[in-house]
This record gives sequence, C-alpha cells and structure tokens, in this order.
Amino acid sequence: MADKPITQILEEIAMLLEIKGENPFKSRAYYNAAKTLSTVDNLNEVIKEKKLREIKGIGETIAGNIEEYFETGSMTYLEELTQDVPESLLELLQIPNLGPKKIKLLHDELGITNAGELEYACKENRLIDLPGFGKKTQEKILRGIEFVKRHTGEYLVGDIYPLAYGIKEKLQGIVKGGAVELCGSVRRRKEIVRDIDILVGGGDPGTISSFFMSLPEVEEVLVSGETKTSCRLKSGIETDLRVVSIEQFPYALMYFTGSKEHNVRLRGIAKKKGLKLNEYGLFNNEKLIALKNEEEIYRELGLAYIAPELREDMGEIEAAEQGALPELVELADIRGIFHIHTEFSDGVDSIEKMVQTAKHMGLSYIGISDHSKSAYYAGGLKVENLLRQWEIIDAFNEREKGFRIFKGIESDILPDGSLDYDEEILKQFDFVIGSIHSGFSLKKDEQEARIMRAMNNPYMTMLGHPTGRLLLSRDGYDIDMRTIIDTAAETGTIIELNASPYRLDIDWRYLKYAKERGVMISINPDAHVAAGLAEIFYGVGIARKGWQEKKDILNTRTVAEVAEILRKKRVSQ
DNA sequence: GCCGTTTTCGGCCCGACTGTTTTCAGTCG
Repeated sequence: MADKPITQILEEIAMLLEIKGENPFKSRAYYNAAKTLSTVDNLNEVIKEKKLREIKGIGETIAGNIEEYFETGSMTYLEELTQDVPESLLELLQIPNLGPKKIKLLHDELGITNAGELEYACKENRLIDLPGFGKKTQEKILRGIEFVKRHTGEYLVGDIYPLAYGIKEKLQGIVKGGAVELCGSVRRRKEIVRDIDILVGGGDPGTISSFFMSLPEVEEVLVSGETKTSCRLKSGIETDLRVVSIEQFPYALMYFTGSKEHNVRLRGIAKKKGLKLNEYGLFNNEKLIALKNEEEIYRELGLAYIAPELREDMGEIEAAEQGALPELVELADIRGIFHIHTEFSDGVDSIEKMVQTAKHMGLSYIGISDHSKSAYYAGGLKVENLLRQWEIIDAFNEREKGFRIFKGIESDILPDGSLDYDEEILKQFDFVIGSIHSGFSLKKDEQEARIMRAMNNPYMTMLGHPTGRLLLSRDGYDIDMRTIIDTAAETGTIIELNASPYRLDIDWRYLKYAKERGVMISINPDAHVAAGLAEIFYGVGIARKGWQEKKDILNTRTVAEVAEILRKKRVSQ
C-alpha cells in the first residue's frame, strides 16, 4: 500500500500543475479533491468499494488516479508530471511572496530546482534582471528563505500530538504494569515542537525498544542503545524513547518534561537543601529518597505541584513556593464554543451539523460567526444571507430550549478600523468578533490605531486572532500586544485565544498579562468543519500555559452568564 | 478536471497590495 496520504499526493499534483502553468481550474480541481477527501472518515473503504465517483468533486480522472495509487503504490500521472517539473520545486512554495509563476520562471530561466540554489542565485544578484523581478523582489525572497530556514525542524503541535499519542497508546499495549508518558514540549503543550519524547517506566528495555523501532510510523533508526532509542518518523520528526525502571519513572518524567530552564531551577532548590536531583532520583548523600510521583518530588522540594504546562521558568517556581499557583482551566470546564464558520461562508458544514457535534461533545451552546461581507475570498455574508441565517437560528432557539445558538459574525476590521456592517445590523448580533484579514503590512502605529479604534466600537465583543500569525509560515502583524491588551481592558473587549493549531493566537506568553489586566479570554476553535470543534483541546493547552483559570475564560460560563457578559460592553457605552 | 433545470460547454471567487511596470502580473487571503 501507498506511503504518502492520498490527500498529500493530490495537493502535490495541484501545486505541480500550478508551477507547470496548466489550466488553473485543473489545479483547483485537485486541491478541492484533496480538501474533500480529508473530511471523509472511511476513505480506504470508499476507495475499495469503488465509490469515489459518488463524492462531489471527484470525477472519473481523479478517481482513476487514486485507485491506481492504492492498487500499485504509484501514480502514472504524478510520475509524468515530475518529469517536467521536479518535485523539489514544491519546497519553494513555502517561501512567502513566491508563487507558481515566479517559480516556473526561476526554473526555466535560471535552472533553479531547490531553495539552496535559489538562495545562491539571490546572493549572486541573478534574479534582478528576470522579467517581473527586481531588487526588492530579490531581497524579499532572500528574507523569505531565511524565514523558512529558521523554522525547519519545527512542527505544529496539531500535526504531532495525534501522532505522539498514537505511539504512546501502542507502547502502553505492550508495557504491562508499567507506565508510559509523553514528555518534553508535547507534555508542556507548546505550540511548536521539535521532537517527541516518550518515557516508559518498567518492562524490558530491549523488547520495548525493538517494538518501538518496528512501528510503521518509523522511517529510520538514528540511535539505538540500552535505555535510549531515537528514530526519525515518516513525518520527519525525531522521536526519542527512554526506558527506565518503574522506581526511576517519576524523576525521569520530571527531568524529560523540562523545560531545561525549569529543571535548572529545581536542581538549584534541591542543592540548597543539600540534596541532588537528576533523572534517576532525588538523593540525600547518594541515598535515594524514594518518591512515587511528581507531586511528591515537588513537595519534597518545598513546592506545590506545578502542572507541566507551566514549567517554563516564567514565575511558576516562585508561585509554587508561595502557594500562589493558579487552578488551571481544564477541557472539561468548557461549556460552549464561539467562532464557528458554516456553509454560509467558507465552512463546509451546516448549522445543524455543528450543533449536533457540539451536543455530542457535551456542550450547551455555540456561537456562529461566519465571515462578513468584505471577506470576498471567504464568501462573506451579504445582508440578505445574514437574514436567512438568523431565521434558521431563531427558529432553532425557539424550538430547542436545552441548547442555545448565539448569533454572531467574524467581521473584518476594515483598514480605517471600522467594522463591516452598519450599526443597524451590528446591534442585532449577540456577539461580534472583529478580525483583520487584509492590510497586514500597515505601519505599527497605524495597525495599532486601527485595532484600537475597532475595540472602541461598542458592538465589537471580541478581538479575533489578535496578531494574525500563522505558525511556521507567517509572522503576525506588527503590533505591541500589551497596548492591545490594555485597550481590551479599558474597553471591556474580550480577547480570543484562537485554538486552531495553525494559529494559537493570542500567544500564551501574553496571557498572564491579560489576566493581570482582568481581560476575559474566549477559547475559540475557528472551526470551518464540524471536526474542527475538537481543536478546542489545543486552545485549552495554550490557556493553561498562560495561567488561565476557569473564571478567566468566557466559554466556561453558563448560557445565562454568557448572554449577560456579551451584552455588557454595548450597554455600558 | 469537475459540474449541471440558467448550461453536456463554458464557467469555476475576487479584490487589495506590491513591485514592476507605463497598464499589469503575481501573490495573498
């Protein structure tokens, strides 16, 4: 069976077609097919039963290609394509401001096939004379290459967590009576991870390591020793497995969870008490102080238990000494979800499907917020479509008393800081998320002024994805987040913690400040498909990293409380 | 390449911005 997921193959074909300069709609057909298939649960079955053609967007040609790939492990069409356009050109699409047309020109005129060659060509000033290029473009491309290089070897937690969790589960299946835990940045719930650390306590190291190395996820074995095995997975990420005795497990868990900075502080505290702390134990004159879990180790050091998410040496040790740690919000505290797109704009699912999924998750309300009219690319809602959506929502709320849909919008914040509809419309929403989707490169003071003006609008309930960053691919716009948080505090505006693994924006490093300023946070998945609601999980992880408690989060509140909070800003102004 | 009671052929989302131009192509969202 084939190696790469079929959706990835289809996307690659789409990109190759773009670079080749073929009919753009042909390329889009492949993109669309990839997107559609990524939401099909039992894809293998569908392919086997020859039912691909029944899916909208999959026709004879694409279905045939997919079937060939599944039966033979290769695809003639893809192979033909890569004869003309080398696959290595695809990596150039990662570079900002570089699209298929320019890449084709670079390939045809300068024979460039990868990022390294392109960088060299920039340094040699060979791009300047190409038609459509100039000095600025060359500089931009060079900066873009730097950006991409800075982030190689980094992965989105959303891509890695399910993978890591799956491996953990498999290991758990063979380690009887022992313990298996994910450590490192994954356990600390960082937004970006560089590797996966897995710790096993108990069991035979040889057996466990062999099992790990033989997993289908593994591409190659890098290191294979007594207690440590390192593999590169097919996804490219390095994964370290360590096997220790069950007695060593808590100390090793603490040690391999990190962060390094947190560990350094802990070892310092141990030293002051005349003790020694390392991955094998806490020792008093070489004599092990036997402890059963991390809680006991922290207690022995005179500290309250510090949750993994907080272990960044950003004030948690001092707080643990003083018994002033926060009681962190938990996934189970979430009662409802805002920032949901539906088929009315660029989402794929209906309001009903979203409600159904939310109910299934045990939630008691959702807030629908499709794009506003200026967001053409995302099918932003004209007023007549809004009215149609409101009718559906009103009818639902009338019919079902146990679940509430809040009427909202993700309104573009226009370049002058105004919102996208007249007051007459705005006042009919239960909530308005104001977001920036254009004009990313305004000067810092202009961008801040724009956002601040929007926040001063009494109808803007919350600020969506405050920096607009896309993790590992685009920096956020240039703003001082503290200024924005201050304005949120002054205007009573809620700040979104966008839970999409691509964003995780506001950054957790600012959440503590937001808490100090009394700014309320809403953890929003920005879901464009029903399955996206589950991404709230990543948002809760980030909220915990930012010291957020249940009371700090809008969507831990009951329907009645939420309704009251959403109204507060507009009646107070 | 896909789709269809406006269509089996001719559409398929489109406007802003940038840098390159002298009226526009490419990229982005």
